[in-house]
Amino acid sequence: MKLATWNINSLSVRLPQVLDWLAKQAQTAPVDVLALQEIKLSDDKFPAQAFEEAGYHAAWFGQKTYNGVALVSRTPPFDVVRNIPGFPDEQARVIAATYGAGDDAVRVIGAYFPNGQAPGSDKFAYKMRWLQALREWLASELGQHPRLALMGDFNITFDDADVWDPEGLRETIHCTNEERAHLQALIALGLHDAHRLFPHPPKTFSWWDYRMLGFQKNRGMRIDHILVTDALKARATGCEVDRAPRKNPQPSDHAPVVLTLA
DNA sequence: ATGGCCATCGCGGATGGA
Repeated sequence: MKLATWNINSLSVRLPQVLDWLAKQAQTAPVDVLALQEIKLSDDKFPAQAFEEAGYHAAWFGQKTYNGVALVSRTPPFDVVRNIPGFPDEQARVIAATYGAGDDAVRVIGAYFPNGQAPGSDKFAYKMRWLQALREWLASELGQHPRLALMGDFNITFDDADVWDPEGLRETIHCTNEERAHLQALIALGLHDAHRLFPHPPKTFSWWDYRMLGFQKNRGMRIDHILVTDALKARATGCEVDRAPRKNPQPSDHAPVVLTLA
């Protein structure tokens, strides 16, 4: 089984890249659930038919111009939840669904965490409120779903190993202790960073700034994560960032992350 | 040293991203 997450920074621009990537993945093993972020589409513009023709189901939660998330899957989604229950939000950032049934059921939460702009800003305060609400809801989801994966663009680094210039970016957005404490609080609910279950070269990142030849110089951060429960950790066989799509013409600034499970 | 890109809306240039 394969789970993947990719911030594609506009699905209208990069739908062909997503379909190509899914087809390429399928040459080894097909992706079972792909979480997309920043689709930047209203619900009526979602290309459901294109995914259907490629053999995938989809559940989506769109928004015009900004944000927007989707789950693309080989089997149909059940019990779909949009955004965080009990946390009214104008911004479309979360979609959850269950795949399979009974002892095989896997709960997937796809999320586009707020950017936060800068510590001290209104957007940072919103990010903190959002993280608190996510944690409270996640606790109840974990009570119901032993096999659960939370994946998406977290807009938070775990620690300095996830940052190309940890000293220069100390306490800047994505790298503050306050954000990292929230991320650890999610982990403390009983989740594991799938990436860190396996060895990786130093400076393995998932996002690179479009400017300053960021990708070519590997000036990036690891802010796209897949978090799994004990039951899924036990089945995990690999977790990789696929840098290939970042080399496409007109790439997203993020690369997909893929978790493979037995 | 600074900011250097990209998408959106909409048709210039502001806003947001990270």
